[in-house]
This record gives sequence, C-alpha cells and structure tokens, in this order.
Amino acid sequence: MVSSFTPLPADATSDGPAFSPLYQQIKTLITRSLRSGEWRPGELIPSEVELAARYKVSQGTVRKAIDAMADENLLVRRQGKGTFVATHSEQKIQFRFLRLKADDGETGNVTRRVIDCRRLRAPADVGRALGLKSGDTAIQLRRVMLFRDVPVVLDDIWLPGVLFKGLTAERVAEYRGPMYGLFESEFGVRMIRAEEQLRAVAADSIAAELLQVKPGTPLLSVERLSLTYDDQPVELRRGLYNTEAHYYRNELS
Amino acid sequence: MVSSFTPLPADATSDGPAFSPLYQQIKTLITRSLRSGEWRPGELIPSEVELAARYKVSQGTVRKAIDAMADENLLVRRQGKGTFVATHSEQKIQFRFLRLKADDGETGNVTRRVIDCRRLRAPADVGRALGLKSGDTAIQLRRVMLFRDVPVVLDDIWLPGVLFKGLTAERVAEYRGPMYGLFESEFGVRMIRAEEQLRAVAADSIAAELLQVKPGTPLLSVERLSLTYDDQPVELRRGLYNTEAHYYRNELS
DNA sequence: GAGTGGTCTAGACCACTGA
DNA sequence: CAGTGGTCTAGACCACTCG
Repeated sequence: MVSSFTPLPADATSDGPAFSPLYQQIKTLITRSLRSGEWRPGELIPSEVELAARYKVSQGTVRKAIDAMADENLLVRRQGKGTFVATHSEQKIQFRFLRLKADDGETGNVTRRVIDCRRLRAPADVGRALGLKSGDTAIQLRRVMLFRDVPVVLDDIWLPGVLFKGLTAERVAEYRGPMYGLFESEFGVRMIRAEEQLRAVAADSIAAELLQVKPGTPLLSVERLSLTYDDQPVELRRGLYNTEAHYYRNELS
Repeated sequence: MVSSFTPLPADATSDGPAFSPLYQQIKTLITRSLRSGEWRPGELIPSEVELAARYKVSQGTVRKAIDAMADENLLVRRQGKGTFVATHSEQKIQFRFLRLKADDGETGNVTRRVIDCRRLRAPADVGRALGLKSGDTAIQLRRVMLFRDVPVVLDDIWLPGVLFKGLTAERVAEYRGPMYGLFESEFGVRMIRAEEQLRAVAADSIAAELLQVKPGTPLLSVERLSLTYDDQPVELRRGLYNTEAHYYRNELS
C-alpha cells in the first residue's frame, strides 16, 4: 500500500500536504519506473492485475492511473495485448509534434538535411530556458526539413551538452526518422510535451537562402521548449516555417 | 434503459451497427438535452443520482459519461455543488479561444472596436466553409481588438445569416465581454471547439492602417473555423495578429 | 445535516489478441 | 483457450458546499 487513503487524520498539520488520491500516487510510482528505465519506450508494462498486486490496491485504481497516463500520451493501451510505454519511434505516432500541413493535403516525402552541429558555451537566453548554469556547454544543431524536396522548415535546435554526450552531425544525418526517436533510443531522453510561442517575422538573409525565399518574406517563427518527466526542459528549438504552401494546424477546445 | 448493453445478440447483421458502450449512449442523450436547450449554459444539471435513475443505469456509468463531457469542456463539475453547463460568459473561462499573450506577461485592458457589420451573399469560399447553399446570406463583421489601447488583432468574422438574425454593429458594440458569450446568450449558438490554420503573411494597406503598422509588416494570419454540437460549422474567422509585442501560445502533448 | 461530486473496492461479464 | 484491457454494477466512505 502506498499510503493510507486518508493521509490527514485528526493530527494533520494545518497547512499539511494536500490530499492526494491513491490513483495519483500510483501514477507517480509508474512515472518513476518509466523515468528510471525499468520499462523502456515501446515495451510492454505489467498487466493491470499484476500492478494492482504490486501496489496493493484494487485493479480499478490502477486502471484510473493508467487511464490518466494514456491521456497524457505516456502509455498506450492495446485491448487484448496489454499496456505499452509510448514511443516516438513508431510510424503511427510520427510527427506528433509537427503541426505543419500541406495546403493540398498531400504530405509527400519528408527529408532532413543537417547544416551544422557544434558544441559551445550556451548563450544566456538559451541557458536560461534550458535551466543551465552559466558556462555549461550546449549543442547547437541546425537543420532543414524538406517536403517533396522543397525546403520548408529551418530549425535551430539547442540541447544541454550533459545529456547528449556523443551527438554529432553524422549521427543525426544517418538516422532515419524523427529526431525525438533518436533522442529516446540513443540518449534515453524522452520528450513528453512542449510549449510553443508563434510569431510572424521577416526572413533574414541566412534564412532566406536556406529556405530559398526572398529576404523579407514573412515566415512563421516557432519557438519550442520541450519537456521531459517532471517538466524538466531538455530542448529549445527555434523554427522558421515557410507558409507559402503549408499551414500550421491547431485545434482549440 | 437506453438499449441493451449488448446490442449484437445472435441475430446481428454481419456489418451491423458498431458496438457502442452505454456511457457513450448516455453522453449522446445528455448532449441532446444540451443542444435542445433543456439545460442552458451556466445552469445546474440534475445530479448523477437523478440522471442514473432517469436513464436507468448505474451512477458509475453516468459518471463516466459526465467525466468525458467535462474533459471536452461541455460540462463543469463543482464538488459539493453539482454539475453545470459550460459557458463562455464567465470570468474564469474568458479568452479560452484567444491564444495571444503579451511578451511581458501583463494582459492589461482589452477593448474591442467594431469597424463594420454587413449582411451580404456569402462568397464562395466562405459559403463552402460554413456549409451554406449558394445564394445564402452571410454576416461579415470586422473588428479590432486593442490590448492596453494598442490595436493588436484585426478580425474578419463570417456568420451564417440564418442563425444570427438580429445581429447589428450596435448590438455587438454595446456588448461587454467575449463575442462567444453574446452568441450563446442572444442567439443560442454555443461554440464548442475550433480548428485553426496559421500562416505568416505581409500586411496589406488596409490591415496596416487598422493595426497601425507599416505595409508589408509580417503578421500572423489565423483562420479559424468554429464548430458547435455535432461538429456543425457556425463561424469562419480570419484574424491578423501583430506579433511585435505578443505571441501565440500553444501547448503540444 | 443533507446533498453533491470524488475515491476506492470487489466482482461480473464482454471484446479482443494470440498461442 | 487463457490472458489482456473495456464496460458495468453496487456499495462504502470521503471531501466539499450550503443552509
């Protein structure tokens, strides 16, 4: 048993710890196992019955915890098979974070071209966003994404040097598939969610050349902060999207 | 009872109706009552126990239906009080659909200025988006939103004429609060969710003047299709956002 | 204190998967 | 067929709100 269902009996402190339901505690325990690597991306986790026995709670409580984690895209349920750890390296989940769509609906071939990859002392703003100490090294990775061989996205990706030790341009270039799949399988860093800030900006000469547009062309600027477990920031990505023939899709609810 | 829990006994047709769980059927029934106006925005709906009796199912099943509808922002649960129909006319829910934030975090005063409001035959693209027949009339409403007295958003709002009979510029101008609150209380049209397409564009002379920027300034173009119950489109909104000192915030998960 | 939603349990049965 | 998640029920008790 994780803790009593009523952690605040008679002698509770006045501003004591907030009441936390059992299923929330189970969620925390499962998350811990995910973070520690006990169950890795793509793997099957124990069945609800097993977990209920392990945590000494009812199956219904485990179910509620897993339900919540499935809603957050941490786990994936498959009826008849079991529950799996979510992964970015999967055809169906591909491009979960890329909201760009082509006007004609046809996605076509997507290719990635690495422009540059270097390690350097993190600039102040980058360091602040990633929670680095001043002087810590960061990796700057610049790349272009092409849709049907037309450059559409220019990304400047900043990563904490500590977490991505052996990352090189070659390593990235030879990897097929989404970058987050690489991060996950090679460096054990799993992106959970992200926050983006969008703006319209004018293309400078460098961006204009790489995206093959005229300087001054309006581009969609997308600054993304990616977070892993416990909302720890692990990537700052500055993207410039050419929206001549593509749009950024969003759903409000 | 809505229907038997197992709607496919021995004599089911080979490609018969897909299996639909009870709580899903309850959801449909509750949604019907919302759409019909039996429970209006802001009102208290019957308690879970009452609904369970009404639909002849267990409280747990009603609970699951309401849980789902609360997730979709159709209902709002308040412990100890009851379950309420969601509404746009509420301080806390204000600006649920407006993702624009100020760089410095300070929202400040928001005011709206109506530029124009006219009824006309719907242009082809607008009619198509709203599902109108050719020749149907549409309302075009143009307005500017000012943050701390600075114009930041220029909206072109298109509405089906049939649904918004008495809508005039004066009516809009004198209304304090979000437009969706007005739609909901005056015309019985409730916005549920919306889909947006974002692009970066250059300001034309008209937009430049209304937003007080130089022609050619990059602006964030936001085309929004708003939907009510059953995903029926009821508004097409074309916005131009000045992102000099504001950004469009989005969360990916 | 009565009434509401929130949590937890135990047990039944259904739907799906794969050996 | 056994094992998995998915649905449904009934009942207990807790936390919150308001009169």
